[in-house]
Amino acid sequence: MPELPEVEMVKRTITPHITGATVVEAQVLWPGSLVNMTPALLRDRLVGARFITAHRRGKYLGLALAGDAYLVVHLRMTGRLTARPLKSTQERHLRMLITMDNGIALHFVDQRKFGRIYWAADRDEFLRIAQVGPEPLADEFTPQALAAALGGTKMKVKSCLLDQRRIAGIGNIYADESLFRAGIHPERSAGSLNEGEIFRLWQAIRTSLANAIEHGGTTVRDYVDGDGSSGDNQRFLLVYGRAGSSCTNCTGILQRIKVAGRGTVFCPRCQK
DNA sequence: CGGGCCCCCTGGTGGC
DNA sequence: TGCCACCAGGGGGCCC
Repeated sequence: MPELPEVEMVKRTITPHITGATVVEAQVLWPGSLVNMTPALLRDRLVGARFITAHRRGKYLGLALAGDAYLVVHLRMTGRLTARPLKSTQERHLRMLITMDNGIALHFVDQRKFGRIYWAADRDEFLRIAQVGPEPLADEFTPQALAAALGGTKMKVKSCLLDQRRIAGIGNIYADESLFRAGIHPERSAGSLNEGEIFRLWQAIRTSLANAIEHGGTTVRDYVDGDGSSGDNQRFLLVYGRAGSSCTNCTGILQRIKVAGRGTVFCPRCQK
């Protein structure tokens, strides 16, 4: 599942392939991926347009075009965005194909069709589409900012972490990883966390996300970066996908429960 | 306000 | 071997 680290990796790896390239053709094979336009409209707007760079906001990717427009992509569950030479054989689950004058094509592949593509006329519209809470890896994201995001609510802390309007970019994997690192039970009420716990959670979120980026993202199943390479971070996960295995911190066994409708793995001994 | 559920959707898995 | 219920979950919507 592409979360902040994976989308960041896609951004970084795709940028050198698109920067300065002009679109030659834009085909949409599954119109349901498009939110606010038709395949014909997308083609009209993209053909002849030039990519400048790529931005990330939360789990949203914004491909900036000359003239201030953005092609906005959300990978949701199984989306992949890669920049590779045109393939002769038709890729399975290919939903959109953008060919460029540098001989490279952007391939949007999305098995389960949850991914979404938007058009934003300018930067403000991009930010309106990608309207999410503070970026957890930004300098402005202080322990106080986390306290503000979690304070004054009786929501379970895991639900809070998954709420994109409170904090941007955290999904099921990094919510579980962060709560384990901080030693906080996922069902604790967010508003009940004390200052020390908030600080530990703040550190844990930053560490979990930064480590994941260093390891090229987490590939559980579908995720690959813009070059088509899998990530390595799944080898370093402490709890996600490890239910029934022993805790890395004590002798206990990791347990699996449902929180906010999501599979949740935690250590009953380390996370009170 | 917050929890729970459904929907979108496909492929892998496990039971029978 | 086949069939089928069930599960995975990002995000939005709805109900209670």
